[in-house]
Amino acid sequence: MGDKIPLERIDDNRWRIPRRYNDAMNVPGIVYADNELLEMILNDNALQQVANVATLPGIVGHSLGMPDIHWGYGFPVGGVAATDAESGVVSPGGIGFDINCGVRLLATDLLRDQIKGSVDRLADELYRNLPSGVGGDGMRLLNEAEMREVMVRGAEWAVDEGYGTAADLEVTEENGRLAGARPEAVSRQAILRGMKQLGSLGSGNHFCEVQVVDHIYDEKAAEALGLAQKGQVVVTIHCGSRGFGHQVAEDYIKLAESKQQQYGFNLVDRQLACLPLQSEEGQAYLGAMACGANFAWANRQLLMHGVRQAFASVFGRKARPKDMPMVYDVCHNIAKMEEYKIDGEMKRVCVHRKGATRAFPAGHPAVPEKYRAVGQPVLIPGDMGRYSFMLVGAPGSMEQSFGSCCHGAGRRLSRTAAKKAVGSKQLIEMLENKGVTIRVHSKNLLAEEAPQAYKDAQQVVNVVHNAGLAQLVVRLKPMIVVKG
DNA sequence: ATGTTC
Repeated sequence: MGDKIPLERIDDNRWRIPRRYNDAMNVPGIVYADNELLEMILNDNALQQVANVATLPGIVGHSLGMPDIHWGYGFPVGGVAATDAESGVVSPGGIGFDINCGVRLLATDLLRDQIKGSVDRLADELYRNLPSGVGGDGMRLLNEAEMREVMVRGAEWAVDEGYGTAADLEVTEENGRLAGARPEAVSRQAILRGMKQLGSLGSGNHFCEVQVVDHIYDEKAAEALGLAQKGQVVVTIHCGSRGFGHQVAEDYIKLAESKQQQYGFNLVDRQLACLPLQSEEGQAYLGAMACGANFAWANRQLLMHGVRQAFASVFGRKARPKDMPMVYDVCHNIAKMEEYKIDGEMKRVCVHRKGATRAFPAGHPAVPEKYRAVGQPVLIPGDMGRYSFMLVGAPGSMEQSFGSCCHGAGRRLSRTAAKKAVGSKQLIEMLENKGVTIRVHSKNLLAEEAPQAYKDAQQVVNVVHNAGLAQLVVRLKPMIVVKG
């Protein structure tokens, strides 16, 4: 610990942490970064966590760090690790506290100029329709039977209840319903928290943004995604499983910690606490995690419904989903059982994506048919002052990164450092000057999410693009930000 | 991220 980590340069976008760094490493580490991003990464010690993850029992391939990597609980945020399905483990900290934190993007048939005169009304209406704030209740209070349905059926339940349409499910990762959910593996406490919070944004870096297509990198892919018009208005929702997923994570992190000795795991960091995939506890975690994932998909489905209603009300028309078609919903905090070729042999593995987005290439059967020729949409939110991106998965992700790429800009300053760097009043002024209208639940927390607190998302996506993990399609600029 | 110190 604390030793200088030896880094070997592979090429302009890749660095290797060799196994010789630490006897306990079962595989080397690989980090994706250009020179400038690497400097920032070295500042917060996240590479130590990449090396730590490489010591997990049954890890295969490489312990991976994406260009938006930063310090997290046990695993770095922006980390990917695959463990052998037979001999490996699942580490709840390797998924993170916000199970199925993810991003959803809706297109609209409106252009920037058509909404210019209605920005304040639209911002107010979105803010009114999307409950937010720490500990905030959601749009829909659930009874226990409904909560069970949400845990098992996710967004599919929401559609049956009238929030959106079946077409939305076709463009949601896992169709908004991850198999293997086990409500009986979820604590009472988690269920009670979840029953109050469905259809809420929460706080932190979660948001709903109205954005404009600002630059098109790939006409053909943009056309396939329905984002081919410069100036087109779109809406991004970034949110997860709220207090429900948080409680599931906390419960299983505690359980895993209590079992480390029994399983003979002597890990370099107790936050890596893990459970054998073939154990009852490991399977219970995956079943509970699926409940968390499904809750998050239902949550984003309700939030999207609120967005469609807000637009309909402001623009005086019916809330027809076909006027605001959903483009895609992708998760960036989850573990998935998938198969990859490792050392020339197909292997079933548990892919931990923590602050990492699935990025399946064209032709992959899990990519919705309408996008199959271009690849799975990859949504990368940036910061609220600059821009966000839409990419599609590229073949390199299957060869290098277990079908994964980055998830966002990545934090550059800690929350406390960010608050020191900028005041919220000053920040709101700065955003308004840039043409970004903001509605925020807690002004106090806003500075933590200031653009200065984040790396430049453009730099981050350039690295995954150049490394062949995903391909740039469009860039989006924020117009309205609604936050917790 | 988070009923932000169960």
